[in-house]
Amino acid sequence: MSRTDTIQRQLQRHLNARGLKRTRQRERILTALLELPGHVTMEQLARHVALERPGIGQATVYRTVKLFEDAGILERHALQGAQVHYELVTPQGEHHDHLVCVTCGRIFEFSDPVIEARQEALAAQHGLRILSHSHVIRGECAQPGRCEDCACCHPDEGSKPSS
Amino acid sequence: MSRTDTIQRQLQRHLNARGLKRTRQRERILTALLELPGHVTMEQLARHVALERPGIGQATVYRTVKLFEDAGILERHALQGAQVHYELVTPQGEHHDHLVCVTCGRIFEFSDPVIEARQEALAAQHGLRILSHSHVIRGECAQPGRCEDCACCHPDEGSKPSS
DNA sequence: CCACAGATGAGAATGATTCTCAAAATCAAC
DNA sequence: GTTGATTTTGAGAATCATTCTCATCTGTGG
Repeated sequence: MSRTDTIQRQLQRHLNARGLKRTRQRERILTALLELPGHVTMEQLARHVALERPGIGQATVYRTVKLFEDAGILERHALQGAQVHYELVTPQGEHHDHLVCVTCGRIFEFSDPVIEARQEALAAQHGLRILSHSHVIRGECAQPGRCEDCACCHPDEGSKPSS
Repeated sequence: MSRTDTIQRQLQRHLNARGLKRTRQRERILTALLELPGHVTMEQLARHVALERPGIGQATVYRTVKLFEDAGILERHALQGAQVHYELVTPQGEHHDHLVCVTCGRIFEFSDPVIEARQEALAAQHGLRILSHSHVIRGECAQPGRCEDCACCHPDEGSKPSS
């Protein structure tokens, strides 16, 4: 079963369970999320949505994003200062955290069983059951110039792609 | 040397280094932070500041908080959704992360060398040098009713203190 | 005491998000 | 396919935290 199918099915389950409706706007916003790569901001999402259906209002995008979060198909990450990023969950439901380069904005994902285990232990020590967590590591290139492709190491190559 | 002295000295160093001034407002805001316990929100801080000096404007509190962050004596944490918390750094400069009970709002601090070490390794794998990180674990009481003091386990005790 | 850079307060401006409400769309039942 | 109850939508207003503007005031070094 494809990623799209899995997500569609999970959304439908959520809608059915609450008597909510499957609308053109929600379809379009989900399609936009599937079309866009990994992490998107509200602004990027709204812009992409508008390519096909310019009529969809701001409020609807916000409402729908929240609906998708409730349905468990979208995750919200506070990676940078005020910037909130959204990301469709993987069909397997695996969790991952983020490593962000503050200079060029690249985002890496990581998933570390050692850290996950320590988190569980720490929560248990305080009598809590974990509901969610966010773990963001911010850094900068350790050896500027060494990277193959990032903007902070190669500031001049933006205008002249591989000439 | 006391915590207060250490922080005062570090602030003074920052002010001197940039030709900035030691004003009554800044003194008052620092005092308020020293008087308040661990984690405060902007709102709590502004309210406490106003107890002594009602004339201090909102903008000044924001500007001063930012100044203190620059000076390295105050840390900002995005613990809950939109709520930002501030906390004076410890004189020893040790880092810690947070465990939050989403039901009653209690905040626990933790510091785990195993997690710290894994973070370093992960950043290195991606060619980054860590500048900062935020790690927040959100949970709820695993055994409601067992806690001694928290609001979510003892919802009825708020109005009648130990009668 | 002076002068000048820096700081302040009040309120306006901003930016992201949420709310309001009348009109439109969905969907199950007929 | 029509109906009707219910949910959703779009537009703009409202909200909230934060930042900006600018005239005025203050701290500091001379």
